[in-house]
Amino acid sequence: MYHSSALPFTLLSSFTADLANGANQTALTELSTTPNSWDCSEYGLDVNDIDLPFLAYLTSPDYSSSDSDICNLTDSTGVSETLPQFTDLLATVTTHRKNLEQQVLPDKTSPHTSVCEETSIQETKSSPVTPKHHSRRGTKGNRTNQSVHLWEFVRDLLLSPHKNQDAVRWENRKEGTFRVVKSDMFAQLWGEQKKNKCMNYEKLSRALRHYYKSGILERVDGRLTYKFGKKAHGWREDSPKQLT
DNA sequence: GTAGACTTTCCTGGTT
DNA sequence: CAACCAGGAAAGTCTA
Repeated sequence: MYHSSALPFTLLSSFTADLANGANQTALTELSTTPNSWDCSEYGLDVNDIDLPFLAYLTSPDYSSSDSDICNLTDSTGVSETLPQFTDLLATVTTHRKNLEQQVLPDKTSPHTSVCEETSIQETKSSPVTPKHHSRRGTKGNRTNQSVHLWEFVRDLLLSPHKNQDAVRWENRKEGTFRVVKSDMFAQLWGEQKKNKCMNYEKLSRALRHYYKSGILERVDGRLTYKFGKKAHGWREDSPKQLT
């Protein structure tokens, strides 16, 4: 019922801490039997809190751990500009869930096969009509698990050490500089996020470099070192919701 | 249907 | 020599 990877970071950090201390466990258990009826103030959350629908959903019988993609909605940039009402967001979640069922369920019925796996590679190699790069492109699949942007993924890794596995760490938190400590691990974590077994640091770093142009990241001296740019948000210590 | 954003993948050349 | 950096190019998916 309580699937840690499905939770938005802001809730994840606070609730996992509480759960680790044994706090709120009873309350969460009770919540699971009375979906969406709990008192948000008990957790210090506002009724318009962006995370509420997700927690309500996650604590409802409708939720299954395989729906972890649902958390991606909270990671969209600019989502906090105007917070919709709880019911509206809940409707959004419901709609998103239906979309997930339509888009993801077919994949659930058959084993996941990566285009990087040998069989696919061999097939594409042997096919004369295969378009250029077909064997290595088009791996994004459905977007349900893609809504998390790379920079947001990196940010959340930095902000949640328990998921980090020491792959990246802050170099200077105030300046927003961070360093990739274990490039292989870093790429592996991103690959797991994207369900892409072919991810490596070369590709990951290329994706990061794309952010220079958009201002999400800034160039800094030093190998394996990056810096959040003006367009990146939610990484500062003084951003209470990790969103601005 | 289309454009733009985002990401992946490959490549070449340079640097550490 | 390996690992990393920089950036062009192309292509796929998703969203508006």
